[in-house]
Amino acid sequence: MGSSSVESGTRGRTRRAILSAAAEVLARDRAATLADIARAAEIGRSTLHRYFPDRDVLLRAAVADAHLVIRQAVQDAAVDEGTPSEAVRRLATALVGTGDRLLFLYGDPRSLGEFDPGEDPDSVDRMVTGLIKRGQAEGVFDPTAAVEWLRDILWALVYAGCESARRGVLPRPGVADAVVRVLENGIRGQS
Amino acid sequence: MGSSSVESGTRGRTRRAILSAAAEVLARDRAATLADIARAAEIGRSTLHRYFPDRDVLLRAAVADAHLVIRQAVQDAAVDEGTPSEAVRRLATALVGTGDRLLFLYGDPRSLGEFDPGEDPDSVDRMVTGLIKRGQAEGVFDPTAAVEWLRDILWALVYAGCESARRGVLPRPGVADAVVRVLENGIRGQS
DNA sequence: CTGTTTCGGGACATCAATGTTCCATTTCTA
DNA sequence: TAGAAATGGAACATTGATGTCCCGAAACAG
Repeated sequence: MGSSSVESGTRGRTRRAILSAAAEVLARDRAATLADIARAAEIGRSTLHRYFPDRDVLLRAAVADAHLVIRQAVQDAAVDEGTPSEAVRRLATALVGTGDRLLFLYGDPRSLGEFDPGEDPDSVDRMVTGLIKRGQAEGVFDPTAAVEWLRDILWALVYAGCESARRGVLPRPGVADAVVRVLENGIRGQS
Repeated sequence: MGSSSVESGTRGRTRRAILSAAAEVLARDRAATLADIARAAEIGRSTLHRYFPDRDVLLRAAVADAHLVIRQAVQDAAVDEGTPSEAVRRLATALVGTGDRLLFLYGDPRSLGEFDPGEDPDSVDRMVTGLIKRGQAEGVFDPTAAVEWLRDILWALVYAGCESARRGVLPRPGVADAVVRVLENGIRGQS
């Protein structure tokens, strides 16, 4: 029958539903139960075990999935093109669009440093830091700050934007704008 | 003997050690075990149960303690005095100084909305948002942005600063400066 | 329509974290 | 130093999450 990458259609849909539900639930409570996740995915707990034998496998898959979605978003942002400012705007928009996946991945200790060996050595980070370095080289971003620090700021603000949107503090559209404005001008008035 | 608030000296010290260890451990792993916390506090697990009957009690106490420490820090920052910029600088410095407590409290779902009834209706938030409003009124902070959003940014950046310091991305002293610089100018170069 | 696949949910065993109790030992304190 | 307070650690019961198995029902594919 199908090679390993050919899902029966039903299986693929169910699998995606589980991974999506996992990100959604775990983003809000890292200690959530497998039963919680199954409920959110609207499937039976036994079905969940059918797809992911144990919790650890599910978590790794969820991390990998979130990572994949985010990497795709970053790639689509075409971070090498245009001015750094434009690129950052596209990047922020794309990242905000990944929603729960980002909240989940960013808030997971597993996401830092514990990638499956043999996997991509974090092309996401390369693309993001690449953009930042380019911006620094062009004098658009503070060249005296450490690249890692600026990267952390970017993630922190995107994260805050997603959270604030989730809580209704910010209107869904406009989150990216708000984040970019802070990145570019801080919180100051238009002095 | 002592009224309820008079700890025997030893008891007070042990209690503080537990709460401090709890914040430290839970800041890094919310699913940490009571045994982990006891180990970090360098006490026996049974001693921990002697001070905090069950996990829930400990968690509430840890949240209350962290909240107290942070409130004290905010108060010490005398946020009503001087220019908003000066006040924000003092505030950021004070918050960064609370370290693990802030990382723990900020990263805990319990910290949002689930305060013990009859407790202070969050004077911390009142002081912080008060400062932000003052800054907006004086045109120093963007008056078109929602107060809650600016507040969230402040916390997110302070949080990021603590995290980056913990990972060695930023030098311990200078974290507050870095945070304030971003708040005031964003990440741009000195144009 | 029929055989196959997938599903839901119950029953059950397992396991790790938790909470309790007890006692010998160490540490305070008067 | 002697009595009191606090501690650590072992032993044990409990509990909730987890993982496994199984079977009747529903969805799907040909």
